Amino acid sequence: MSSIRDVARAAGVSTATVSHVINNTRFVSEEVRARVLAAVERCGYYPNAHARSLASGRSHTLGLVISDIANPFFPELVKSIEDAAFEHGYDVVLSNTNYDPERTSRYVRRLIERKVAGVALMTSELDSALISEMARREVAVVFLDLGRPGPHMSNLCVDYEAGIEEAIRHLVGLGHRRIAFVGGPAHLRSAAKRSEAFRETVARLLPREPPRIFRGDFKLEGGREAARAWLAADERPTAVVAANDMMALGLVGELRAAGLEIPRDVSVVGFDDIAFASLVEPRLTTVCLPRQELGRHAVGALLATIAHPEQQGVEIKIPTYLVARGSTAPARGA
Amino acid sequence: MSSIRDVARAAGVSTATVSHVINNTRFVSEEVRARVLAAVERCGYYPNAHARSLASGRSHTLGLVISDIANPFFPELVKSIEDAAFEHGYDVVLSNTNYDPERTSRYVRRLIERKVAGVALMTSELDSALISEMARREVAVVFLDLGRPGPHMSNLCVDYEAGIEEAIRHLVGLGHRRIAFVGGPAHLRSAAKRSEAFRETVARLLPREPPRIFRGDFKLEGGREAARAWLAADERPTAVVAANDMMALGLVGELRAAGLEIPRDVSVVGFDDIAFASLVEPRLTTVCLPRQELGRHAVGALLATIAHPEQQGVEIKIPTYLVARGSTAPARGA
DNA sequence: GAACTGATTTTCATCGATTCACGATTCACG
DNA sequence: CGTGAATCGTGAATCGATGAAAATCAGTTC
Repeated sequence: MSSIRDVARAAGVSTATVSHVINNTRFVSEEVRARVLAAVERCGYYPNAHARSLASGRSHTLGLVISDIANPFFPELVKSIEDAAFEHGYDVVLSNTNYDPERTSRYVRRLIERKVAGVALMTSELDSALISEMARREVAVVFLDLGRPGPHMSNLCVDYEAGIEEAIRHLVGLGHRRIAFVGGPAHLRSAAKRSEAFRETVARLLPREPPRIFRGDFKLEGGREAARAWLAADERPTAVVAANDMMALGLVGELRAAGLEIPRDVSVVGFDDIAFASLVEPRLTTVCLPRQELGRHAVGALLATIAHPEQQGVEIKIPTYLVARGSTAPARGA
Repeated sequence: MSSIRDVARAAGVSTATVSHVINNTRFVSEEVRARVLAAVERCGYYPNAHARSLASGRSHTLGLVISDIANPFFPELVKSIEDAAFEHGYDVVLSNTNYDPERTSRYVRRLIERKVAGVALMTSELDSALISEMARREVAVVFLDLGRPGPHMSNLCVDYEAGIEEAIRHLVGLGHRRIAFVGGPAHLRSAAKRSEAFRETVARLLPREPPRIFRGDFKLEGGREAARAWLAADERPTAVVAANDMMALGLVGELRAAGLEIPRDVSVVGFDDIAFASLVEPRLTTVCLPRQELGRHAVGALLATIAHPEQQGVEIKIPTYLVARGSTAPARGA
């Protein structure tokens, strides 16, 4: 395949000039520029990205590390990140960790070897050794719900509290008092934050009510289990908030299978607002965690620290808000 | 950051020896090897992937081009490709075309510049110029449902006929005779193939029945529209096969909204078997297009032509099969 | 002790760009 | 018409690895 040298020879100029024409990195006279471009065309020349990155030290690649692309939360996030990256001329290397810390660190290592300009770490399978390794290499990093920002490192901080408070106020407004929560796996930071937000808000808004919490797994089955626990309870809650939509859907399915009607018998609120939340019957009332915004800010933060490495990383608050649909209704007898 | 030269100096050997130790590409005495590894550790050395690819001409990267990661068909495909690639030490650059041919060709160009070892083109926004460009560059390519295999190019050919025939036989077995089809956008190759398979199979199995075909868009709305068309029909079909699950779900939703019961009043069969097909009520009977298999074979074909570029690409048939669930039942009065 | 062997290791050209320091032209202006 | 500055190009070092060919060395053999 033809290299920059071939093009230079064909155009009768030096490789430096060809480089400048291609990258617009210095003024080149109209005449020479035209000759070079013609030669590029004639040779079918494609610059070699590896040679380019090696020489310039820059790579125009971002790493995107997520836990599981098959989890309906992620595709839209990936899409928005990919979109923003494409717009700015960056390619995205996708790393799917399958929730495996070992695999995560192998991936991060590879991304470093690749000299990616930045990494979006949208997962929590991270140990601190890995993080300090990235710090040492001065890779731009953006985390999701993890630690404080630092040099080269920004953090997206989802405002779980706001959405959950909105959800609870919504239910209280509908006359609900006995409100339960289906939490996620304890080792996931985002699950812990959601649970904490629920606990705190109920304590504040309904001080006489005890916290009613079911332990879940962020999957359909966790919701089903919670439904069975609900059915077995002495004093059944009249409303349930699930820490994510998958569990909310599992819950709804199992309750209906038991002959109950949603929202007549129980009101259900989910979290995330995955695509299918609005497609099932009844359409799920849920707290939206805006993925496009997440993605846009993630790329924005990366590009900012790539452009100004000396500046401190930032903390970006991502709002969440309630989307009221058909799975919530006034409490019976209220 | 430390380079191979620093490591060599630290270990008191040449760079070649370091390289050989790291890549296991030639015998190195135990003593020297240990010294090198210690130096690698001490320097915190990470090989530079660009320098490596430039020197060796190999890149250990695959490009994955898909239409829309937010379309529920793709995440599982991406996941299986990513899995297989990871296992073989390859990274995946994700290219989401948003069904835009212009964007597709820019992406493919970038992948070529990156000197990716292979590209999986799981989309149909491709013009022949692009394909011949890839052929000229001798990139390994695997297509989905596109053209014949050739040098460096393999093709995954989904056996739509088998699954659709199975679906129709299933319905006929349940006593259905008036069976309709909701097709996809005419410009998509895979949509055309599904429609053709339906038409052909009905003509063969139910020669007296006219083909009943609704035009759809592969999205929920297309299914809803088909439902309205169904409601308006003189002689309503007793069963509907949709070209994909999204339309099947839209159809079911709209029919139920109109007061009909599925499968009592109409049997519905989808296609693809996306995750939500088995999560909705009634659980959707559908033709499964096995994504894991697709992904595994895609990577397999790429690695094979990377390893043996002189061999002709292959054509791989991907089976499809019916998964009978709750959305189909005996025809009324049958 | 010279010549030969086999086992290891080193030297150095190379991959294909970028970019710096410098050289050649051109131009404005007093 | 000479001069300094601005403009436009070039040559060559450089990035960090790989890998073919040459070099080194210890141990045999004659």
